[in-house]
Amino acid sequence: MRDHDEIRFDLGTGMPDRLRRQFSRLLGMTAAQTSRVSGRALADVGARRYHFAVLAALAEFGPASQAGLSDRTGIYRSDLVAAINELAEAGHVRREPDPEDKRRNVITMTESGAERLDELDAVLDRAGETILAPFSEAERKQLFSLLRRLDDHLAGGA
Amino acid sequence: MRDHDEIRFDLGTGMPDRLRRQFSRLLGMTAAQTSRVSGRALADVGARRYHFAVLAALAEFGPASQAGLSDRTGIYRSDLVAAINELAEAGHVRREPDPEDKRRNVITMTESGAERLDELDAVLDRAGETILAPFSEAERKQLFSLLRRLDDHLAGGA
DNA sequence: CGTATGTCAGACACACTGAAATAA
DNA sequence: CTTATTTCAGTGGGTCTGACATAC
Repeated sequence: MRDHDEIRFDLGTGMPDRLRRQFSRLLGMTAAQTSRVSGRALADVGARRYHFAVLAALAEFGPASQAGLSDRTGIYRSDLVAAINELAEAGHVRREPDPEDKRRNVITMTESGAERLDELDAVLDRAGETILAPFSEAERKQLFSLLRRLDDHLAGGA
Repeated sequence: MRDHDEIRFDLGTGMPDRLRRQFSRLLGMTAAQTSRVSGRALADVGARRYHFAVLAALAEFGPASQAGLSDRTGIYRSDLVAAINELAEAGHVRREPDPEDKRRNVITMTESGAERLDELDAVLDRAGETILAPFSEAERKQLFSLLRRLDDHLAGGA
């Protein structure tokens, strides 16, 4: 087997039992692989996850401060700075000082940003289909529901 | 809300729909939180995931080369170097040149390493119980089974 | 005054790549 | 000559912390 082989993820039967039983490891590995698939799909069009999250929030809730975007996307305020820099440089959002509160910026999505969001949405949908290919509708719902519950449990301060 | 609040993960009702529907995001967030819980539990005893994986592989399969450990744990060979450095410095493993193949090192778990593995196993079990607290046995099995299938699907080169 | 905002400048674990030296 | 092993030196996105100036 070559180094950096395509199928290096298939540990197959050689994986230690203690590792196979570890829930956090299983979840972590599937998440890493899932994130690799969708992350590369985004990278192929020059985007990152943060871009999609910010654009989605702006599309749904309209212009917002960076703190507001942080609350809605879960992205740290410090990390939003770079994400918005990138989106603004590409013309997908505008960053303007808020006249009503001079600490704030108002972030507004542009036409180009709306188109970009549609593009990224399509890219992620296609990636999601690839990822979930082996599952039926019922199974997808089940998986979603279980993960959502887990997420709520942990987000609620577990 | 203070900066770096404890419950900053609870986006609640303010999260954009497009984000909530994204499977890879849901999986990514739950994995991040799960990994945070178990990662901090490990950090509290001065360990990392890689340590546990290496020790588990050594316990189950006996002494091995670093390449062998890489195959069994999925850890890159380049990353194993540091992990084994750390384990060796703590006395949990020994790294010795293989007399039969002078390219290789033979990594052997020590007594202290076996104890360390038990410790980390207990730590991770406790963390796992916290994480999966809201789920019944049947639900845990279901979640495991779905994730395992997803993992197999993606590991198989999706 | 204390608190909120945006920004910078890092840290961290983990995943990943490329190349070198050595030995098979 | 080609392949395998170890190691080093990086990159990368994502998560996270701390501090700062500014403004409320």
